[in-house]
Amino acid sequence: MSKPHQPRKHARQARARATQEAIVEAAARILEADGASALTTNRIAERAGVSIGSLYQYFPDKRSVIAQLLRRERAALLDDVRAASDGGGDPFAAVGALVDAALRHQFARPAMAMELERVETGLAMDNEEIALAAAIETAIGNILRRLDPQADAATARDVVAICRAIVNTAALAGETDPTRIRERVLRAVIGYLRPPAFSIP
Amino acid sequence: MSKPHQPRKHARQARARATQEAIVEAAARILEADGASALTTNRIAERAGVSIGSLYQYFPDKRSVIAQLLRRERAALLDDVRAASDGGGDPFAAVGALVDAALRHQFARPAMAMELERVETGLAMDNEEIALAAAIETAIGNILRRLDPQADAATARDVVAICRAIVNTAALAGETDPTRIRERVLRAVIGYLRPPAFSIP
DNA sequence: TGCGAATGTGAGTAATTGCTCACATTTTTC
DNA sequence: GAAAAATGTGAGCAATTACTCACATTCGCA
Repeated sequence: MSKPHQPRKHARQARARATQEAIVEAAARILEADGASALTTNRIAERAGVSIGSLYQYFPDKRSVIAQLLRRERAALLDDVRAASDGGGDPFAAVGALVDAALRHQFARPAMAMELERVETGLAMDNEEIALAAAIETAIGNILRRLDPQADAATARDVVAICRAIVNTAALAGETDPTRIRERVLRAVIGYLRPPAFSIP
Repeated sequence: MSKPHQPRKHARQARARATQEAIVEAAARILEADGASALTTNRIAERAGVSIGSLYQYFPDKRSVIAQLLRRERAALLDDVRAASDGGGDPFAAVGALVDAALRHQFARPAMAMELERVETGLAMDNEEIALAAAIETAIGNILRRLDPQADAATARDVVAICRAIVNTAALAGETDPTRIRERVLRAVIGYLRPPAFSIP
């Protein structure tokens, strides 16, 4: 009873790492251009310029390809959010930087971000994904508490949801001006937090 | 060249109408309980207690089943929103009623609403669906303009998006208290609109 | 009661999908 | 440079899917 096919857990050569990344990016591009329903394993391999067999050397199944793409995107967001958190002392500026990070993340490739969200729902989160989500929530919470000391986990979740919702809706409606969207997102978030130091002119 | 199979466009007997409704409700229940990936035509028919052949007598294809469910839900929302619009003269109360309508609509069967949204993205809207969406947008715009005379289509879209986002996020996180969610949604919407008459105590 | 129309049935089909495996090619190692 | 390890290949399989069709059952109505 020999195992004829032991998928590579770790890529040891640079070539293999390039293949792995090409596969993940191919998935991203398919989501972006053709949507979640077009995301088949054979299509991913074709778009990545590799054979279907190669795909299954580095990913045990389809969902792990999506999971890796999700990790890639979330890790980038976490970096961005932490950078915003390290900014100056002004709480309003910090929230502004947070919204900028969210907007960059969601609006850089809006169709991809939206389709990825759609696909994500059907996926159970693995431990790494849970840790990443928790870290993002914590980092955002730290920023929000500068404006509203009572901000909790639900507050952080709501803020993320508001950012996503407005950006996605705008992208769907064909809006292309980030400045205008930024203004609306910021208005919603600040309004939602309703900080004591904030008053209407 | 005879057509061996002419799908019924209109149900002429009550029995047929019941079958049609059972099919749509079966789709709703599958979405609610098992998610979009479980929504197969055979499963819909089974859950509805009819044969797969009967399903295809009243619906030309799978997407039209989903489209009908979508119409059912949207029409109910439109009624609710219009009722909110007909309410008293207080603009704040009107927006509150609007949020209530949205919350009822989204929170009555949260999982179903979410999965239906997921499925919707992959569907092109037909003319009836477009008209329904436009009517909802108009009705919401009418309410919002009482608070903010400059509210336009983008404003209405954003408000709907904010409502959905917060409710969905809350439902995903396992929240069950509508009052608490309502308070947050209202805060976000009012804050987003930032009406002149509104000031922080 | 009987007849045509309306409604209901479900095994079967063609297409698609995730995935495997026996094998070829390239790189590393000695 | 040769063996071994790592990487790459793609035809094809098993499972699933949306959908069809030849036929059975029930209803409306004389």
